[in-house]
Amino acid sequence: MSSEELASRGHTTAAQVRKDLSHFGSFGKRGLGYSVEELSVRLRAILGLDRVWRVVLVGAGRIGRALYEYPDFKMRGYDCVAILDSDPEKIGAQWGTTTIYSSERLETVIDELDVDLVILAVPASAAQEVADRAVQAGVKGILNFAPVQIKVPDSIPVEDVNVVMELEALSFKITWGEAGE
Amino acid sequence: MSSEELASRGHTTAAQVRKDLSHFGSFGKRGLGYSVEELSVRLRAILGLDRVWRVVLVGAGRIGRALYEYPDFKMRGYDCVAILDSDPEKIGAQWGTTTIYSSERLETVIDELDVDLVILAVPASAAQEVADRAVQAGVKGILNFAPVQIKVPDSIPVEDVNVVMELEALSFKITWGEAGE
DNA sequence: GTACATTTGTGAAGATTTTCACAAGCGGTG
DNA sequence: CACCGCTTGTGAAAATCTTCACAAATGTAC
Repeated sequence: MSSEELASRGHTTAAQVRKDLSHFGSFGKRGLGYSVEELSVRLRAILGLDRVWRVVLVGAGRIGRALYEYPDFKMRGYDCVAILDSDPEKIGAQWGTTTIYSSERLETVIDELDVDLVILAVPASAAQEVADRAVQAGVKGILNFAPVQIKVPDSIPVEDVNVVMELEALSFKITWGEAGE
Repeated sequence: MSSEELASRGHTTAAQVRKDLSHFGSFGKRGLGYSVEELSVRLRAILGLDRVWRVVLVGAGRIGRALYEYPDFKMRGYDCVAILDSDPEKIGAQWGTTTIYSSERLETVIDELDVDLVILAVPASAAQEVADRAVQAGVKGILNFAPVQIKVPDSIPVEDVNVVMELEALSFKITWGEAGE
């Protein structure tokens, strides 16, 4: 597949595709393009997806549930090794084969189950505290669904998912006419 | 509040804050900084949030439900005027005060209820078709939860929410050490 | 084996974004 | 009212990102 075709599928340009890929090595063959199979393997390695990532889900509300049920989640190599919640009503409940434990166990779970990532699906008011404890316990990254900017050491990457912000970005683009993606 | 403080809260620099804001006008007072109250009003206007946006939710699965229940959604001025699904089992069911209708009604709903935005919470396989129909029916923007790149005319803005991609971004940053947010 | 139609990888050019740095403006103080 | 400490708004400089354009490489045709 040529950089031209990759570009058209990915909303970008051929030159951009080539520059980006060349940054990680020289995967293409001149005159032919890129082997999709090889690209897939190489990109997986680059993205760090050639392994299983151990995840703990904090917050067993609707967002947590939707995520837990999301089939791609497991399929893409993310293994939810524990679910925690602070609500005594929810503790002890089962989702599939996974039991919900008390959030108090956060440190124990991260340490004993060798957790890599924490998914924060808790209310905004609880997010910072959980994040602090998770970082302290040695977690390597955080996916934050809480609508607050959490503060962590620079060495810990955080990704934010904030649907309202996405809607606001849409509203902005519609209001001021400049479309595009 | 000074640009310095705004910057530290927003993970950016003071100069950046000033440049960005100055792009839309001159909101600050020299020697004093920015009035939080005024900034809030002005930014709302800039983002197009000083109105209600009428939204139709397509896909009454777990993601749709989580979104529908998300309190900030209504509070920030997004009004879900209809819920659609293609599953006959779900059609007719009620979520709160809203009834789920057949996806076949998409065009009618968009037209008659004067819908601005479509939220695509359908499986990947259905996303493109729903998007096409929504655009045809005159929708102004799309929030896409389906894990595919949908194609729409350049004039229609699309925002994608893809949790697996966020996790992959985390994996990448952890694997290659360069943290930051 | 040579000519040919492709397509990569990449320096150089061009465009955009970010940072710097400072004149101009603001309110307070004596 | 003149001075002072602070902070904005903004051109100019620096840094970064994107596009251009082309030599080098690859397979195919004859």
